[in-house]
Amino acid sequence: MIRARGRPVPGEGLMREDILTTALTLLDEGGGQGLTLRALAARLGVTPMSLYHHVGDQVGLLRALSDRVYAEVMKCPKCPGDAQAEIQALLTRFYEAVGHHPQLILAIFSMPQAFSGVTRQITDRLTTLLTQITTDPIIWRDILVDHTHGSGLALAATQGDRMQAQALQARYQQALTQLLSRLTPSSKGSPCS
Amino acid sequence: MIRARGRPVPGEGLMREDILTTALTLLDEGGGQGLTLRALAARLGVTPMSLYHHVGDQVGLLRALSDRVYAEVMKCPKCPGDAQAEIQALLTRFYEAVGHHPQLILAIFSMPQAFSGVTRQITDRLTTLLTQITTDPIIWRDILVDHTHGSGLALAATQGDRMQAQALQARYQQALTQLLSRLTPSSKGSPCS
DNA sequence: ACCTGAACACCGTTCAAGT
DNA sequence: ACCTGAACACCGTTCAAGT
Repeated sequence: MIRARGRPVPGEGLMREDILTTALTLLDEGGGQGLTLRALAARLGVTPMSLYHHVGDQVGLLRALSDRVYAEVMKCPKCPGDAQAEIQALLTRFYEAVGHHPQLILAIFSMPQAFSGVTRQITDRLTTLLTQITTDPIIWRDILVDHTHGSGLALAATQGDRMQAQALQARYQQALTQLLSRLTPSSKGSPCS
Repeated sequence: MIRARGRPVPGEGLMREDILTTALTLLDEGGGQGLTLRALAARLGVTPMSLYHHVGDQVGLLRALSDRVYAEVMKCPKCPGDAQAEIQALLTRFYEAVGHHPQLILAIFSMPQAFSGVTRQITDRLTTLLTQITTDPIIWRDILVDHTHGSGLALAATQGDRMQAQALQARYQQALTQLLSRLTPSSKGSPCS
């Protein structure tokens, strides 16, 4: 698509949401090396520098993508009174979000300034929940978060092999259940979502 | 250092080990973006294409680095009869190796073809050991490997902050102990190294 | 406010040529 | 066998200029 020069009419210009959507497409298609500012601009029919007005530089773009992709994780049912169920739901959603764009978590780790506010919110919520069911909330937060990150990166390393990715996803669920059952041996019931 | 043209006298040419050592220096200095074939060649006083004769392309370089850095992990005491102690020693050594060059594990993940044979040997050995002490060796291998990878990447994300890195390393030890004690509740004794 | 072209300082990799 | 220069097709980012 070729755009007119000069000031665009409102809503017709290069919109932030368009940029992010196209960026995610590029990330999923190109196996990690595919998302560059220049390729993104080309796909949008725009010069690379145009992007700087909407998302800033590379870090800004990644941070915006992180916010958008992981935002839904926090829209998790609250399960009052059943902390373990909420932890399981929270981590499952996070892992699902990671799995939907496996290259994103890798891109973020290779540019740690891009860790967004949302990722902090997730770990904070997790810590709060863990405080209710264990005397070592920090250690278990580390275990659960690092394990989820590691599993997510394993997913990215499959490089689009659907079969392999599916096997890894099934194993993550088993591992999570195993871990949570070890956390509170006297557990009962399942996640409430 | 300026090198003579033409065929070098034996031992004086550009040696593989020199390349790998300098590459690790660049990786540690440059915070991850520092290791490029061109920068590496410049540091060695050589043209970029010269490297292709010794380590191949980027994947070849990373694979060679992976082999070199993680090779020592397998030189682990064998602890016959005490699988849990050997697991703890093996993972501790792996995490230490990762922590010595935190950017390497990140670089490898962003180029999964670079996973070297040594990393496979480590997970294989781990699986064998787990078979001796749990009925779910695959799940626990996933948990332990992914957790170690995730922790290693968290280390890379500190970007040279020594204080923070030290705190993470201490927490990894606690987490590992916690996990292994949950694996076999009836455990006794400590690692034999 | 938003988009542009030109420029700068980089990349990995291939190829044909030198010794 | 090993190293070279030149070339190709890329990068991110800054700057000054257009509307």
